[in-house]
Amino acid sequence: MEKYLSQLNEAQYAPTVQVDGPMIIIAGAGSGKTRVLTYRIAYLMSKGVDSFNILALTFTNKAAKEMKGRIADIVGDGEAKNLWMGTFHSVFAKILRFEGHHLGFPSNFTIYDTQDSQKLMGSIIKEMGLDKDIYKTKQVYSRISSYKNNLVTVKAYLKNSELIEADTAARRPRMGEIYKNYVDRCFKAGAMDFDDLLLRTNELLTRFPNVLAQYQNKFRYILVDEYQDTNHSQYLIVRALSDRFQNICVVGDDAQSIYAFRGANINNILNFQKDYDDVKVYRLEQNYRSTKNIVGAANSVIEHNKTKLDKIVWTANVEGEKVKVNRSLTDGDEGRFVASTIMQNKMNHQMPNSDFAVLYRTNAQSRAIEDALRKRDIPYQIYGGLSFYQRKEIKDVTAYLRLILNPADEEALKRVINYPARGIGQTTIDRLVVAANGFGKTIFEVLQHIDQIDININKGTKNKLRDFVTLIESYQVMNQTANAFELTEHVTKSSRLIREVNKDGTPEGQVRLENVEELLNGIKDFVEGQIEIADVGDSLSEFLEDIALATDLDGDKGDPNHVAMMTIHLAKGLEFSHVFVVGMEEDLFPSAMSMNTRSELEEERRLFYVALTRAEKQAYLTYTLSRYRWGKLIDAEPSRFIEEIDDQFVDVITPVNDPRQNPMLSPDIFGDIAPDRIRFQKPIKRRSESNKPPKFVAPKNLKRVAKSSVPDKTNLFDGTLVVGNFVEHSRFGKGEVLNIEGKGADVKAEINFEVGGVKKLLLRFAKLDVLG
DNA sequence: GTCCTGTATGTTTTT
DNA sequence: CATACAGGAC
Repeated sequence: MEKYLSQLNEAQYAPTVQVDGPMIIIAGAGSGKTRVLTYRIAYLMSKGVDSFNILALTFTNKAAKEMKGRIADIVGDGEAKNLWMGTFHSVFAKILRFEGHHLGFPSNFTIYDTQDSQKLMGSIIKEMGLDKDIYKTKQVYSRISSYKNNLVTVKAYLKNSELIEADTAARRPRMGEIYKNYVDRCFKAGAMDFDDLLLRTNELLTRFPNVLAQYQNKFRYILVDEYQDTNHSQYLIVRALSDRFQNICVVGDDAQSIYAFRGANINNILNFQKDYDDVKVYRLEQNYRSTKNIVGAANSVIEHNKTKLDKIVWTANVEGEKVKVNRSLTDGDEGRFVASTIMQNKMNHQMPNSDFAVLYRTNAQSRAIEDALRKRDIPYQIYGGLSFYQRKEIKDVTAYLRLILNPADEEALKRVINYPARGIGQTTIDRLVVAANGFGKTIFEVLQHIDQIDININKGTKNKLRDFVTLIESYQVMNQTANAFELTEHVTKSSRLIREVNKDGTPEGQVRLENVEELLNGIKDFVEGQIEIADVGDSLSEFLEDIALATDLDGDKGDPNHVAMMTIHLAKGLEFSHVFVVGMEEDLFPSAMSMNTRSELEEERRLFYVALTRAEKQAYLTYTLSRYRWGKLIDAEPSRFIEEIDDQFVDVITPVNDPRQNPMLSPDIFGDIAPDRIRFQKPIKRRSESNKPPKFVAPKNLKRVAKSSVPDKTNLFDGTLVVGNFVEHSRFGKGEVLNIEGKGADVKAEINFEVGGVKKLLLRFAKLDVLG
């Protein structure tokens, strides 16, 4: 332990070794907070704290897994695996599986993803005969989501005249009814949405003091990472659990709070000191990640925000290059600038692809960048966006599995009752829903008793419905004995789903078929992994939970040498040598939807701060004069955030062959802009000379740092498997890696095995030994 | 009940 | 520009 502690600087050391009591660590970007958290947990254990008594809540499951791995390196595998670590959602989903029966939920409750929730919301709006242009599904969903995140239950809503008035004013007087119906339907379906996982946990802890006491007693030491992004619901859970022992350590950076749109409340971190007695406050202000220019630029930007904690981030790193600002004519040119700049850096400085990241405000921006990188043969990976498990064919398969496990699951049932087509149409489904609501039964129960019920459905259709019930029931029987893989394989074949997916024989159909096969491989590996862990519960339900709560950065193991592309939100916590922030334009960043209030704008600015501070050595900001949006070319003007950076940290560069000056040299005609032909230009004109931020000055009392102190690196793209590797798989034996593709949780390898030939495996689950 | 085609409608950000 | 959904033809 000593050897690890000696790696810390003074500011990091103090919170690491404080065992008891409430504490908050205000950790600036790149200040080594992950290291502090990791070592602190190891330190607690070295001081005799039982690993079973520690709860650590992280922002992604990936972060939890990594931290656990590092702790295991220090204290050993056996101890580390007893730690409770994960996201709020995954940790409390687990607890609700044990305790949900108190609230009337089965242990195998379904987790509805956003899509499921919105579909249910849509059908409720339709059933109620409401105008779908006023009650827009998405808006209704996000409204109800925010009620839940603020612990406004249906009951509380109906008593809250302020909310009711607001909704009425928005021409939606029946929100309360929708809310109630939605909650009832979820309950009846044995389903919880993402927000329920937190809301129901609160309900559990409030209504059942003995359960609360049990978990207070269990989690004597609680650590919360990214505390600035907790919402009210999460805040209350943490408060409740830590109330008895008050051993609560929260870590965060108010300047990096970027999730207000999903309910995060920055006041949680700003007011932490008021919530507990004798709170120790620690500050990590030395940045180990970035150059002076980047830190200075980021600081000068965040100065424009009014709401913030007192903190001065500084660095002892080199001056480095200034932040470079580039203007392009169109988004296509912007992409080409990114691609050629990457190319240039690779050639001049022998940099690997993985040193670069392209960050953007919206997922839609990825297309133009992608095209440019592909043209230059630069390997890239897009993170986020539509994930594997959200694809239609995959959701269809998992809907069957959900229904087998939980026949009450309404959304799963509606998804598969007529897929593959069995002659059960919308009219029939509507009648079934009406009947189910009328009888207070689930749709599946209505189906099971279709003969005894007076329902306006003709004989032929009833037969089809009976066949469907028989089919599902036969699967349920099989589930008693078969494992999840055998079951799923049987389901996809016998339901004719696998045939349906590729019936048109198109390349797209082929891809869908391959996706289903990959899912099967994934389940197989998951099942085998479970067997090794021994006597864990039901493999099927565990698999489904894993899928439901997977995040796009989880389980990344792909070929690491690629340029990373993702939204800024997804990039939080990551770092890259060179970072491009593209689309630095008004209405895009800051987003047009977020400029109505000061606090929205400040969140956008924090987002920009996050983007800048991802860079270690070089940040590029790019904007265009016009950009395709909704298929139309629209004019754009540079983002106000560019001007907000203090001049001394910025270089404005623009290609010599700017098409506006020489249309004949348009990159559209001659390909890429020659990367070496750039020159410095006058800075872009300032919109206002007033309101300049104060200059960034590093504090004089720089503390001496132990020389062993090195930046705390978290490289998520540090995969082990590359093309050409030889591997061994528990089932298929030895094989050679032919290709690695996909992103985030979906990274898969194409491997040519001795047994069974070429297979695609999801690396998230595949159990592979690398032979070399 | 199913399938196809046209049009309307929308883009922040995600567990 | 994509996708989603409604409405019409079979």
